[in-house]
Amino acid sequence: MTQIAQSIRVAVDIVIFTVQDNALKVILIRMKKKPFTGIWAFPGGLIDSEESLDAASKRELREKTGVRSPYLEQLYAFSDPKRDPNGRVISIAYFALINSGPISSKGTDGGIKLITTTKYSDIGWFDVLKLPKLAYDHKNIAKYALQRLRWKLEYTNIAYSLLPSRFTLSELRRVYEIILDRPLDRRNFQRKILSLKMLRRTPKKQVGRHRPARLYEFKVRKPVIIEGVS
Amino acid sequence: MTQIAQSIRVAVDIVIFTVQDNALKVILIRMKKKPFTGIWAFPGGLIDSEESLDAASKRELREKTGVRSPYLEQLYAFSDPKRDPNGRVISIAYFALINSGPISSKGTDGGIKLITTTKYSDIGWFDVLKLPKLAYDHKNIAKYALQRLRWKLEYTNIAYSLLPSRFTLSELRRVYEIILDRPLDRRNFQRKILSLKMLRRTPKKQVGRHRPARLYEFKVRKPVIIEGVS
DNA sequence: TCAAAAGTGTTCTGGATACACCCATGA
DNA sequence: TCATGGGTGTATCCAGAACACTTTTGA
Repeated sequence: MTQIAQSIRVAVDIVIFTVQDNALKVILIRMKKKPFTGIWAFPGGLIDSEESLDAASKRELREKTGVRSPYLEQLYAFSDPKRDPNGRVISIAYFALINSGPISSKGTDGGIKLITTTKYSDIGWFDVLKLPKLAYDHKNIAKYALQRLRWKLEYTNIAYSLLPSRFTLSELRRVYEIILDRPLDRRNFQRKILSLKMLRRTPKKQVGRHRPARLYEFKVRKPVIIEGVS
Repeated sequence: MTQIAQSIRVAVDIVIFTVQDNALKVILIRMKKKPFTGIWAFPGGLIDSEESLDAASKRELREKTGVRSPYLEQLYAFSDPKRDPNGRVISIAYFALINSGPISSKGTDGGIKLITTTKYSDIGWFDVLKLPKLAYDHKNIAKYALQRLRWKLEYTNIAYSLLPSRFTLSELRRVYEIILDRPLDRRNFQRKILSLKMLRRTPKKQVGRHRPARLYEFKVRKPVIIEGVS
């Protein structure tokens, strides 16, 4: 291995997903730095010398949202030498899932307060299906992240990280429908999800306008790969 | 983003798979550098300043095997600050698939000549199920690579890169059995693989000791994700 | 003529899909 | 009493798994 120091910097970029106002949303920041002034991008930054990539992305997430224990997963390393006009930067993309409060509440930020820094001129939630023009190769990252999220949803229990501790099956199904962007049959979804044995019925019932729905909770609130998904 | 130069170096490590002598094998090199003198590791090295990770791993593969157009895929970025005792190095793992010649030939290197460099004391093929002690976090890489390969085999056509242009269904099935490490029913495998419509019958037949088998070829010899795999 | 592998079925089962009926609640 | 969503059940279809019989070759 060559001993000459490489002049390569390493960064992480995070696609922070949440389900809010009947849409799948991500956090974008508005850049100040040229040549992307005014353009939106995923939050990110260089990693510290003694920090792993996981730690760096966790830190980045905490700085922007205050959330400390999200679902977090490495996506892909983007490394085109020309991807950053300001020098050689390799970016490792991550995606995170956070629960931003009531699922179909209107016009709420769901308790998550986004934190602006002086490095950016703005920060906000954007519908993944209606993203603005993005800086760098972040359009690729978005595509990749959505693909991975949809894929993971089918064969893991990661949905727990988008929901409060207790929820109805309709709320859970709604999360699936929003992420997969297609309707799911209520009855078939219920049978399928319950057959996976990853939910526990609680004695409680929803309070609401119609017939009260039973509340469920995840047996395990950490990533588990579902067995027996063909 | 901090403008202070990070003292982080970036490397790629490649898990080069082939099917040979009825086993799934990978290339390992024997290290000279302390503290891993004499220990085996996956081939790899620092990337050049103006080189993408894909290009770096392709170069590494070419240097070790002479192979120029393998199947190549990024696996994961390993970034524990303590993973390399000689300094901060982030390694992006790749896996490659190459065809090393006749599938069940005995004691052959299948036409692929492994190239030793002065940086290493030895190079060779190892059965993935019987790996020696590995340097760094390469045991993790091995586990990850095998998992990804098995996964990909089920829902893509990547098997083409392990086979010659024409092959019998038995040879193809053998490749699947070796990689998945379990027997597959001959008749069910045949029906399944033909239903995917990714193979083309050729008029040719195998020469051999028993009833001649029909030879098939892949319609497309580049990565394709198989539709309709549930 | 016989061993070995190739070619071509059939049956069974479980999961996915499509769809129907009745129940509990608030307005 | 009625609109709205909740709870539960049934018929159908298809893919996957288990398994059998016949054919073609070389020795």
